[in-house]
Amino acid sequence: MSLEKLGTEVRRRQIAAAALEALAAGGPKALSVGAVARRVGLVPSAIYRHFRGKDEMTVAAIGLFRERIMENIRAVREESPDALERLESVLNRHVRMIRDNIAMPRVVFSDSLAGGPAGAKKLVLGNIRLYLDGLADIIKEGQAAGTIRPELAPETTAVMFLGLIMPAAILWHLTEGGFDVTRHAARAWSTFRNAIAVNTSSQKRGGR
Amino acid sequence: MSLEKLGTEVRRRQIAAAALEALAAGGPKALSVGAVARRVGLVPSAIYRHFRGKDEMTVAAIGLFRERIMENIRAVREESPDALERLESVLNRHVRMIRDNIAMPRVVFSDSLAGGPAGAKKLVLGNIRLYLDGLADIIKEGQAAGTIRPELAPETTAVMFLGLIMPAAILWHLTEGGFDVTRHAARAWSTFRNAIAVNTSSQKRGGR
DNA sequence: CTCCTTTGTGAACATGAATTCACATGATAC
DNA sequence: GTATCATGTGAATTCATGTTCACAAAGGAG
Repeated sequence: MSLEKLGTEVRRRQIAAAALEALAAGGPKALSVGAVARRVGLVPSAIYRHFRGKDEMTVAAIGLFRERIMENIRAVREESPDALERLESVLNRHVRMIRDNIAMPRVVFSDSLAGGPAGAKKLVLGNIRLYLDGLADIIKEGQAAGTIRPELAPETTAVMFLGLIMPAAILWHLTEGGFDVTRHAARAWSTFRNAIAVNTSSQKRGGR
Repeated sequence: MSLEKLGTEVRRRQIAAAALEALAAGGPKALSVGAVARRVGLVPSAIYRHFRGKDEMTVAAIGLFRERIMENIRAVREESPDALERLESVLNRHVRMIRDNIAMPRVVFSDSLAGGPAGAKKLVLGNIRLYLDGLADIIKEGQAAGTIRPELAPETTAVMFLGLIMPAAILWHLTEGGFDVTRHAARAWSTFRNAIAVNTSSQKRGGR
């Protein structure tokens, strides 16, 4: 097959990436040692040169995923100083990720890994927590800057933000692309923005 | 084991229920013929007296789930004529379902079934569609009655409503009950309600 | 060039889960 | 009460997948 031999560091990355793709494309069932190996152009047993077993491979895939998603959030921080614009940008990036990868919904939103390795569940949870923290930070800064309503709980708002995308992502891949994620995101954002932004006109109604 | 023999109709229901529970408790991995059989107090091969195979069993479980969830929505319609109150009630029922079953997130929100039988994916999609339609109907009625903002797209709003619960459900079972779903639902609802309710005070700002 | 380590290969092995089948046993009609 | 059919059982079969192992080949060090 592939005549070349590569260093184990390179291979580990390749394999982790392939595993993530496999997971994205076919769900947990497609995350088999054989399938991943074939993606990289290797034979199943070769995987064991670079990983202790399937579990370690899965963990590596989740780790790679975290890198990508956090990079996503980090980049947004540099785009704009305004919290609302940042959130909108995150949302748009999500939409793009959904249309490219489909990995996001499968990894973060799904329970795919729950039945997998013991640590996977905690890792996924860790990813989500990190991500939510990132969102919550943006929100807090927005509140400090006076653009986001101060009476909102940042954590709750972050989870709600996640809720703007999650169902859309599920629908997208359940309909195999038939659901218009972009349109949904645009409309939902419009409503959500109104809900969390400080009113520009001269009003100050209470939260409830 | 179980000395009694039951009619196949009764058994089918029992098995479907057990399958749903198994799915709820342990995810797709736990949805094995053997595990389900054990739950009912049968031996694996006995399942084949009532179902053609695992796929048909899975489909039955999804069907049973649809019954339950739609019953949930139907009941709310009788509780109150007001759209907002109905939505709040649906939300509360969801919270309760999450804490009892955990079946909901696993079935509706997850891709668990994607790798399963060919038809399962479409069935799950059908369930979600039905559910969203039910929500959208409530929203439309609210708009007609003048309690929900008319400029909102009912479908988008229904999906957003789903987004109030979905991430919370995932977090709930990822943290094994550590995430406070009730509190999140209460807070998120407060914000969401403000976003979709017609302002009672004398204002009429545009949607965007 | 030669040696030695690392990486890749194919076959073999283990395991778990779905499915089938011959047989047993409960329920039911006559 | 007996015959019959539906339901339940346990063993056997098949299949997919994770994993191990002995061997081959690439690539660098000397």
